[in-house]
Amino acid sequence: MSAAQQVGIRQLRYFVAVMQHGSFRAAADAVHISQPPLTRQVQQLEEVIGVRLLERGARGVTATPAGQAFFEDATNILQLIDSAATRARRTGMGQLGRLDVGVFGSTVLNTIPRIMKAFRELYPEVEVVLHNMDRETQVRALRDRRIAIGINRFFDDEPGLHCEALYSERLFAVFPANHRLAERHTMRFRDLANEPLIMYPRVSRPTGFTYELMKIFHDRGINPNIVQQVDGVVTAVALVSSGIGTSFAVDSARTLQLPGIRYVPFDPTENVRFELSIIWREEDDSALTRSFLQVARDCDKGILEPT
Amino acid sequence: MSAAQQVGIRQLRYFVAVMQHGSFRAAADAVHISQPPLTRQVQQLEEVIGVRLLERGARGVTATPAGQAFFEDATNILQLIDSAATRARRTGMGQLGRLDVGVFGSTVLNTIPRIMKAFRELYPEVEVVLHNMDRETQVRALRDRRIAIGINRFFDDEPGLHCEALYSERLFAVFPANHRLAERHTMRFRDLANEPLIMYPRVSRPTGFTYELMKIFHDRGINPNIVQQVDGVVTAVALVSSGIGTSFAVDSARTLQLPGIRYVPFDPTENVRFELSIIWREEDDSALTRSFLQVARDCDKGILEPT
DNA sequence: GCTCATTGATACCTTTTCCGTATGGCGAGG
DNA sequence: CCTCGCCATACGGAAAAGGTATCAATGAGC
Repeated sequence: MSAAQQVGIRQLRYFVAVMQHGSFRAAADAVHISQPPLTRQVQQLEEVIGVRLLERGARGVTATPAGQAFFEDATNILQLIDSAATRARRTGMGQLGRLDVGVFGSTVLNTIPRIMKAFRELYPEVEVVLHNMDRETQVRALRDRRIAIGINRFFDDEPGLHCEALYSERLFAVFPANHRLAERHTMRFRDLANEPLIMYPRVSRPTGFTYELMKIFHDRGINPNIVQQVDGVVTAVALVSSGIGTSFAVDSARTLQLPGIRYVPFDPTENVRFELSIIWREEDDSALTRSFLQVARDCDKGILEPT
Repeated sequence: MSAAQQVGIRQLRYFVAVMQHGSFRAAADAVHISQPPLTRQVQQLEEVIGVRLLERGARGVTATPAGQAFFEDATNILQLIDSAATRARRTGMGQLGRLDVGVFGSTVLNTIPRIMKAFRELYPEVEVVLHNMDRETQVRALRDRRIAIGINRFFDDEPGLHCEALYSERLFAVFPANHRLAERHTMRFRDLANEPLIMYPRVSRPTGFTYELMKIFHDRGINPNIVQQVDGVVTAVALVSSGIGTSFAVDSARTLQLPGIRYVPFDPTENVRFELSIIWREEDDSALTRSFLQVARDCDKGILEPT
């Protein structure tokens, strides 16, 4: 039978009071009870622990070595209980804790840093952990509760999960600086019919950035000339920079500035926009998740068409 | 009115039991009471703290984020109460105390035994318990009061903790006996530019022995040829002994004598020294801790440059 | 050295808290 | 739709904690 099963917090508080005031009587006043019950509680504490903690004298009490040792621990424990309660309270209010967020691709270049910055200012004591994972992994991780938030493009409707578009972005063509189209002000897809194209990410399932782009070309009766597939926007832009071909990027990816790179927007009449969405569990009513969603919404409220 | 005045230990124990068993019913059996009182105790706990800790479902309970946070603290507190009682008991008996010390790596080879010996002569009745733990674990354990003293290299400034350098040591290169440099009297880092090197401990964070050594090489424009990373000085020296390559050791690690091992000091003009530091809680006014610190200081006072 | 004031311990009763049995409500699974 | 399992509520009894009165012990002051 461990001692924790019999030691009570009142006993700890009373003992600490006696130590701090040097006498039972003064301690009794301090904790607002009369002196006899206080005496009994300390006696019981000593009995449970099995060692004498105080030496009683006519002019007050003095601590035994055991009492001194126990006093240090007891004050510490009382403090810990207090701070544990505070921590739990603050965690419940979403001011404290840890939030796991799944991110992917070009979102880490611009959107995520902006949201992170805004969130940290409001909730500096919340640890936000970013996990790079693709869309399917994000959905699975949400279901498994390994993450609370996912940020990506093109979420299908998923049962049990709630999805919301944060904002939509224009599409840009990415050219090497010496390309004949690099100085154009707007692009049309037709212009790229015979250009060597670099696509990403590697197509696996019929979803994603590559798939959406392919559909756009096919809708317009164009058979795109794909010369290279890479795994992400960074690699793609790097290849463009070395002159291998042309690629695509959304607005927020333009943060990426490599030498000899030109971003040319598509003509608005082409009517292609890519939405960035945020996804979370419907039944997740954690204050942290809600706060993060709100910050993400507010953060991108004004961001519509940066040039 | 602080929470510690209303939270009871029974409530903590009951809550922990519910968390561990995943349901009120199972927990009620575990703590040998019936289910209704257990329900009420947890309700009262939630009321006092002011935050919902558990989500009740038809198939058991799940923790809210606040509940998860509080669970960690609660288990810790219960353990502390237990160990506080034990400590007081043992302090009351002849063992006038117990001192937990966190140590790491090569300190156990020479420094620690020397301090232990000196301390035991002065305080034979004190039980000194050594815990092998790395630097971050030491800092956490100090905060949690699971240890009172930490001994390690390269402590950063930590709030609430006080750190003091015990002494600094020279660095040695460790060669197999048949190595062409093994009979040199002093080394320079340049001499090791192309040697196969064995480093330790495995680099995880940008601190520690490996990191410091790498910095020294890079400062001198040398790209070290690391052929192997191991977890400690003992393994490293063992590998040197088997002829795989060259490694490093501080002065006190030379206690380690394996067959076919040569220690060659670095030239003083290289100006590399490694400090061994001792760390403790600032507000720790326990006589035991103070005594140990004093012994550690005195013990290494004369030890400056053993050859 | 005696008295007296002060402190902690004991006895006894009251109040509060806590536990147990019985029962109700609610959601999951057949 | 019904049953089963789980949690919540209600109420009576047991146990623990607190209050008042009083005693024993010890040191201060005369």
